[in-house]
Amino acid sequence: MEFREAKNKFVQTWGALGSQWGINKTMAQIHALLMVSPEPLSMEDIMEDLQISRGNASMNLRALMDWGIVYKEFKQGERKEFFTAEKDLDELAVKIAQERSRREIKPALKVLKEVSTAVKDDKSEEAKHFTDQTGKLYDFVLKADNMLEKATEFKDNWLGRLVLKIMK
Amino acid sequence: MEFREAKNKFVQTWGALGSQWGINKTMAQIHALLMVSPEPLSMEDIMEDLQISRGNASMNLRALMDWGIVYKEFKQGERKEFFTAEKDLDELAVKIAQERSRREIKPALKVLKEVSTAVKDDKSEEAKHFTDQTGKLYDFVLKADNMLEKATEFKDNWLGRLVLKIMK
DNA sequence: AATAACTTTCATTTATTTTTGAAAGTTTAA
DNA sequence: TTAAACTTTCAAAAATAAATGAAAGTTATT
Repeated sequence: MEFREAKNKFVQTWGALGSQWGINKTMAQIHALLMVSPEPLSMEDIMEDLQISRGNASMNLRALMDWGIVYKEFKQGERKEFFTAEKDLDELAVKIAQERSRREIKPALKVLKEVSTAVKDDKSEEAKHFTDQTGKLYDFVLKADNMLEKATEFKDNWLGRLVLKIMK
Repeated sequence: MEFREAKNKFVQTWGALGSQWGINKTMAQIHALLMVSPEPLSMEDIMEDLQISRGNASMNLRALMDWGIVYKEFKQGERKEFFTAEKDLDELAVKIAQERSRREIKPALKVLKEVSTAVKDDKSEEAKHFTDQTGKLYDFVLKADNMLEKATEFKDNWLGRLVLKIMK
């Protein structure tokens, strides 16, 4: 396969995967492009490679920087901005986990806690089951969220490395 | 808060969360509704509660059953079908992990393997970096996918329980 | 302080996804 | 076998999300 073709396939696939996970296609594609680019790219470069408008490129680059997985760079003597992706995959995973937790899981937990403790004087079977089930869900999501947090420190400690080795 | 209100808030929140994760809103709402319902619900019940059309209900219930997290039930003497959700949260997590792996991660791995080994005689810096980076990505995703698989067995083995205890 | 080089914003357009509802399909019962 | 009770399908409509591009905004240069 030719390089151009392989790269294109990768970018397309990453974009499609992104949409399945609730990330907009262009955002995922820009990220893919930057991941495999050895040099920082300008907005112009990205627009041309992906055939997208300036506004689209600008907004999605901004979003990627908000996620903390793409950085601005300046080249000396150049006026325009260049962009690079976080290429360390462990670091990338940590950043994504942190952001998803902050943006989505934490707010969900808040609601779960609220609804699981809010229904007080309804003695019906329905209400009892509701309180019970949402309570369990709260505990479960909280535990999962904590594990995610812990997992980000995991690889740095000896026990983690040991477990990974055993599970291999 | 009144039961009706709390339940509604839960269903709405679960639906919104779903869309952020690439799951359609109605599907997530139906699931939420069934999760907190002590009794199986008919399609009619669901349509009425969520104010959705018959077609919509039918298609999303089918999808939920394809994911293996909602089951059909028959009540004796009743002609119509009833539905219940998997209420064991560990079981639910396992099912979701398995399905996402099968539908999304496995195909992505296939492409990653393909593109990371496809570019042969291009000696450019760009091509080298591409092959290197996609190769690393393949390894990383493969490892993550394996860990997900392992995690589903995790709670059943002594080492897993020990680690969870320590990490708590 | 005017101009050039570049980036961001946002109202409008376009594309994608979801929902509807009526027709077709299926199963049970009389 | 016919009809009633129910479910599924799918073309069309509606809702939502994403992309465009030109104007407004910034920052550096002369």
